[in-house]
Amino acid sequence: MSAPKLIKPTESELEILQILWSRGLATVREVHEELAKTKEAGYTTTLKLMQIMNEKGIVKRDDSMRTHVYQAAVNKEKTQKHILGKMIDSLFGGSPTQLVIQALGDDSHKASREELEKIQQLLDSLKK
Amino acid sequence: MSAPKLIKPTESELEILQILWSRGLATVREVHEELAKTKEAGYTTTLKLMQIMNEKGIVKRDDSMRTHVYQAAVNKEKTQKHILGKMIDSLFGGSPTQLVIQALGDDSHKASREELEKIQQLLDSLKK
DNA sequence: CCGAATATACGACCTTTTTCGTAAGACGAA
DNA sequence: TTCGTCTTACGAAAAAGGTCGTATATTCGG
Repeated sequence: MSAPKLIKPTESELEILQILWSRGLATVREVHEELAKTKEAGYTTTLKLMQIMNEKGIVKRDDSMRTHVYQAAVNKEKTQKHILGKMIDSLFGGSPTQLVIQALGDDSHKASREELEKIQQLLDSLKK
Repeated sequence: MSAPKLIKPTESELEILQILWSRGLATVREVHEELAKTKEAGYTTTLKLMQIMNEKGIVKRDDSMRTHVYQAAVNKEKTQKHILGKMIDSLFGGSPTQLVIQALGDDSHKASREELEKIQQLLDSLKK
């Protein structure tokens, strides 16, 4: 129960995980406030979601105090890679290049010049 | 009903779409056989799925004959981009760069030198 | 001590997705 | 023609995800 071997967070769970990954520790209230910036949802909805994630082992919580404190229980990079790997296989015929090309060509998520530079550096190091 | 501007195929629908994208035209039976190689599902399940996809406008079908012939009604690249966009938002905090870095760094899906060149070219054109 | 604010627990419900049983029509071989 | 097979249509229900109302407990200011 504590070591989720194969985890597949849902969309909503992913949103919460992102917040936990960036904050480290957070209460339901904090997560909910953050969530509320871009989404419309009731407090108990967020609470319920996080309770379920706790049962699934996706997050851990310290409930020694009245206000429970949560943190992610799954590794960010691992989770990203896992989901990405599935997508590469299922949507891009196993070719990460195709995925990268589509991602960079996405007009609604334009990469900044600095980001392009970062990718360039990674590319350079891969070329060697 | 006929022009799906923004559609988000479900997991199952994606599996079917991939088959249709690679075959061009296919009957329910053909799709189902292909599906059965990796998945366990009844024939009518596949049928129903494809009927629903037809209603949604995700696929088109020629029902002038007893055995209907289906084909994808959504563009492959557009669909890939759309799903990727969602993923960038939900998993990479809106940064395609992070996604690209994870994708390129995936050891189980190594990019060839040739592919790296292709990415380099795209990168060059984006830099201008 | 009292009441407002805030926390968790829990169950109900709604929607979407997925699955399948069954019916009815068409086809083809014997 | 008659029977088994294949096809689509349809409806129902299971499964999954997300939403929220409400009950109950705790905390804290006054």
